[in-house]
Amino acid sequence: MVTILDVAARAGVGVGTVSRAINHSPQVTEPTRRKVMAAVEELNYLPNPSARALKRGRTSRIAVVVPFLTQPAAVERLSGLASATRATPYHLVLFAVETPEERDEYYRSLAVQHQADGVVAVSLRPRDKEIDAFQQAGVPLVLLDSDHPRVSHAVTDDVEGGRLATRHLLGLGHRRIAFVGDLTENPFGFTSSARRCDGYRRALGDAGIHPDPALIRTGPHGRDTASRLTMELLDLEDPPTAIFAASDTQALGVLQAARERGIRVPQELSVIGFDDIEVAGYVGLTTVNQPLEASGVIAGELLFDALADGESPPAAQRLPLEVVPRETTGPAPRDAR
Amino acid sequence: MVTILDVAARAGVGVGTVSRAINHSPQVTEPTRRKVMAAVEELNYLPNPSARALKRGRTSRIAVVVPFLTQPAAVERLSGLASATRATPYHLVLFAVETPEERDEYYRSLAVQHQADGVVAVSLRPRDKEIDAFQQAGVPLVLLDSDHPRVSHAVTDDVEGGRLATRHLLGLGHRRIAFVGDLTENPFGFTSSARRCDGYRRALGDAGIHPDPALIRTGPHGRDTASRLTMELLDLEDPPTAIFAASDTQALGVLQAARERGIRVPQELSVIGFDDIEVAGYVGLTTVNQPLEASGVIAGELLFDALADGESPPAAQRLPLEVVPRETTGPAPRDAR
DNA sequence: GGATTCCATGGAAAGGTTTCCACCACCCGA
DNA sequence: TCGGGTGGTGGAAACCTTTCCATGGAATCC
Repeated sequence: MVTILDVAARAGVGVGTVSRAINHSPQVTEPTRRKVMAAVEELNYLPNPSARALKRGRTSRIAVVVPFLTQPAAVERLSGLASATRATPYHLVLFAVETPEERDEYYRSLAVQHQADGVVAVSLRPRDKEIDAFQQAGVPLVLLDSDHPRVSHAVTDDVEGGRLATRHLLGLGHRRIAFVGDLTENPFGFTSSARRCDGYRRALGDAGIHPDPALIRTGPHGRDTASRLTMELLDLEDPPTAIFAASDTQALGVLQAARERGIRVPQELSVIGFDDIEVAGYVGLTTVNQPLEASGVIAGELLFDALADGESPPAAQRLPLEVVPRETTGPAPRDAR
Repeated sequence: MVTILDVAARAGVGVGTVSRAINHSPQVTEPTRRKVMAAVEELNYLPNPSARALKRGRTSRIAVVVPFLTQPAAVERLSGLASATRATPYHLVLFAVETPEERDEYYRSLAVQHQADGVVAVSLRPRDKEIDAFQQAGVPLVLLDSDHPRVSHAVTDDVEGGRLATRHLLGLGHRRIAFVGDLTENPFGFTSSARRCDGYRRALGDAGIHPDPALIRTGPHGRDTASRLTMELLDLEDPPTAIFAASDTQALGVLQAARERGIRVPQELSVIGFDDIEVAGYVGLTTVNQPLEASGVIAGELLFDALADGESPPAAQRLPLEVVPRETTGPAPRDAR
């Protein structure tokens, strides 16, 4: 391994000068810089990142804590983060969480160890104690798809999104509208589904409809669960004419259940999702669009701001939402009006 | 920041003993270990990864070089890698490449700097010189979705896959079968499309059909390009009755073009893709399945083997392929037989 | 019981970089 | 011509850990 000492010897200068030269310090004369750079080229020298990080106290790494990497929404956000990071000296380190234990462990170790200069947590709301730890350690934290008053975050207004989706269905004449979403109490502390449900309730309330508890079904996230919950809804004595799913993945489960039951969409059942993942376009799913990739970019920028400014107040970025009408929603069936 | 010295002071032992205790060295007595661990708990100590990496000469990091993170296939492979990495001390560092320059830079810096203990390169075939650099640096390299005799790799037999896809179409009675794929010469050195085309030619040859150059269209990867190429094919005087697309993404472009032209699939045009990404199932795309996520796991395991063994000969893992018939392929139109 | 061996432990050195401080040479002004 | 200042450069210290070596005490053996 070639070190800075080798370069110094080769260039006939001291190690300090080499360090200053490669770090673009202004107090190196041009001829000296050229000598150093020549030696760097000849020896194919690159500084050792661990030594650098140790001495500087900065790692040039950003940790991304992301649950369920397989989920399309997670991927699109990650991809946005990646493009925000390119052309910066930062690298992205992936912390894929699949169990609540991993979530806790990562939150702990990332604050205490100086493992990364900053952290972006996707969909995982931190506890107050965890935020304390990050602030004490001076490690900036940015939330993507979850929020907290004390931490910078980029989120959609899920309540508003739930309202938009529900209004879309109401506008089509639907009155028996069901909701399929995640469990309110879940081990990871995801909250978006619950908030979307909130918007759904409010929109119904505004329309003078009392939300029917039997039409609100929740279960662990996933297509299959959503499919099962839909079956339950369709088996009701007075089944819904429309279903609002808290995510596109779940909406796909709803569609699957309808297909299996031979129920025509949208003639007999309207379905609206949330997220507008890539698949939604292909299958013609009506959904609420949120700019997933852009939100990754924004989260990255929030983090860079925090890394630059040091102690700045938390910033909140609200992402725009909009209903994208496609082929899975239509007018309520005649007899149901 | 709490260091090993603080722990040593608190526990009333030397730093060496603390280091041995937290690293599970057998030569620490049980009472001493307990004292140390108590101090570790009380101070909430975690060792500094940079210092550790510097001293040990190992970073506990694995670099993943992956082009076009947005592509579904890349994501599924990455996700497989992530699950192979969990329950190991390794973290995944993402190197997203979007330009040929980035590819070159990453290949260079990862070999020279001790940035990661090992590297998994997705879809990017290294040059001989680059392999030399890795071997000289003692950094194991594993290829995923590309191959090289001197490097461990996990690949599908693309030639065979191309053959399978083409045979499927031949078996349905098609004779004028087109190919839509990537440019053979591309700045990243992707080769899978070209190999799949090879299989296509051979299958046609085996069936006594001379491949018509007009039916082979290539362009930069992407849905839109594929769509455009398909338009060209459909505009031919004697258009194909079936199209084999080198990837599902491209197959979606083919389907899009057919839809825009009002051509019924599969009655008037059969379409088969390659990869079997998640979307394929939703849209009913017939395709060649390759175990994407599993291939990520395998690549991870190959790398772990190399990290453990040191100097072991390169291993090659061939992944199984199989045609998944769905709704976009059907018998050739009568008049075309 | 004394000598020897063994083993747990303490502490210094080393790993490669950055940064601070000291030094030297040069320049400018008097 | 000399002194003071300036600015570029060299090199030591420090960042935090692991590991090696030396030490001392206990245990073992004759």
